Amino acid sequence: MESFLNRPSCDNNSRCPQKRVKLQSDEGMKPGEVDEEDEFSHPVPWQKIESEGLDCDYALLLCKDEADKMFKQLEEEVVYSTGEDATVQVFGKVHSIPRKQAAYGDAGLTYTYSGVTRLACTWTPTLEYIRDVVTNTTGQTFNFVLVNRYKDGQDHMGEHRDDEKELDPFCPIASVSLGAARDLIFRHRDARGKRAHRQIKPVKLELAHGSLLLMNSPTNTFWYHSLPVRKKISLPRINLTFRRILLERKK
DNA sequence: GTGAGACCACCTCC
DNA sequence: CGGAGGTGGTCTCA
Repeated sequence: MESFLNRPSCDNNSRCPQKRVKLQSDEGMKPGEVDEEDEFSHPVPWQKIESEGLDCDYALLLCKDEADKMFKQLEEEVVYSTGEDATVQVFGKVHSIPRKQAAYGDAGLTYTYSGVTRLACTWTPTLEYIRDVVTNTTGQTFNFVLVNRYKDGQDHMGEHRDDEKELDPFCPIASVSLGAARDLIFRHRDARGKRAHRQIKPVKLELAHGSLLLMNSPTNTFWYHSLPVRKKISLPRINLTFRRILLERKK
């Protein structure tokens, strides 16, 4: 198991809020330049996570104080799907999804989850704010965010790829984590199950409060990821996955 | 039209 | 407790 465990929260936290300085992937800023509008973000080094066909970047995007604030605001703003919208059909059986889920994005956007297409709600102020921080940090724009709330370690997400056709294949998916730290497991498609014809180590990553994980192309072509049950965890986690959805659907 | 393979879930077993 | 394997209906795509 290839493991990329977080260091404890950065020791800059006591100085928060502070100015953010240029990061490698920033556009429109010169090295060392301070972004006056993002006074809560702080400069942390990107951690490159690579394997065969896997390409991710990980960083702490928000200091603890701001991550706490974002978590609290999202708890007040986000309205999660209920009833039939909160079920999924797998192997012919209907289940409630083992977490809460909501979709926000530009007007009229739809997304498809396990065969069901739904309309995105319009952005909330906090989701817009975080979206803009991610854009300022990565140079990528997003028109959609999927919100997943895991109430405790019992809530989880099974192994899957984010390979829907409506996603812009070259735009990374930006995953922001708030609340309880949880493990994310990547597994190569050719190394899964009993008939695995290749032996490729899974990649394990702990997603910290306030962190940002960028999943770059072609990660989602070759690697599945899951958020497994962790019975010792009793606190909630909110995950935001920002995406770019193509306006014209392919046929 | 049509067959293979995938499957964001659960359970049981070790 | 955690990870692997089986599931057996429906959909998608070649």
